[in-house]
Amino acid sequence: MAIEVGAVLAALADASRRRIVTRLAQGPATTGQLAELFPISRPAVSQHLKILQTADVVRTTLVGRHRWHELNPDALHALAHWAVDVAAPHDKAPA
Amino acid sequence: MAIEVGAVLAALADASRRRIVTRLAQGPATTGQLAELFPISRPAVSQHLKILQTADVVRTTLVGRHRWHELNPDALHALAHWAVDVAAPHDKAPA
DNA sequence: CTTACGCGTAAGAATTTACTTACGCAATGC
DNA sequence: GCATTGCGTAAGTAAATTCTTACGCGTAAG
Repeated sequence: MAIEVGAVLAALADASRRRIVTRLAQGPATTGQLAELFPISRPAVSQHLKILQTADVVRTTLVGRHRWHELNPDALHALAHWAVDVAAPHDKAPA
Repeated sequence: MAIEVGAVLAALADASRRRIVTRLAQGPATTGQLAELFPISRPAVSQHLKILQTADVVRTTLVGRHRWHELNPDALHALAHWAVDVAAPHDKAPA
């Protein structure tokens, strides 16, 4: 399944999700670890992670009763590529 | 004033605004011209343009009673740069 | 087996968003 | 001058977003 740039943009439009993403850029973390870092509840983090997963920005693996979340750099590269394409008049790149 | 990546992301998170931006990637247009292209009213386009202007994604110049809108590629480059920075663990780039 | 932990989901409230129609104002044209 | 064009703003609304607390389920530990 190709990455949907629209979904990636929507996922990253929220400041809380951006904080999660920038944290995950430094390495995987569990839901609880993320929740401790920010001033929002754990369910809120869980809901944000669902959106990030749907956009394929974050990927999650279950290990025992923990869920390890890690960044998918491809989503960010796809976003960067899209932005560069739109900025240049080399006509390609729809949304 | 530096470009706020958060504002750029929020501006581009909406599909209608992305259509406006991709249209402007091919050259300037007036508010009315944009409104004719999409299935939304002219005031809606005007409101979207205001958000794009605030994010510095679009710049507008008044010529007589027309307003010519044009893309600011710097905003898209800033977005691309941010995305690449987050994707890579070269630790920099907050949001 | 029973308790504690980690986490997602459900339900609901408070905002925010993306539209609409109605209106008003400045620039052009006659 | 007066009418028309191009456009922004105001006000209202329906739907989506972002939280919260309460709850339930599976895993691990005692």
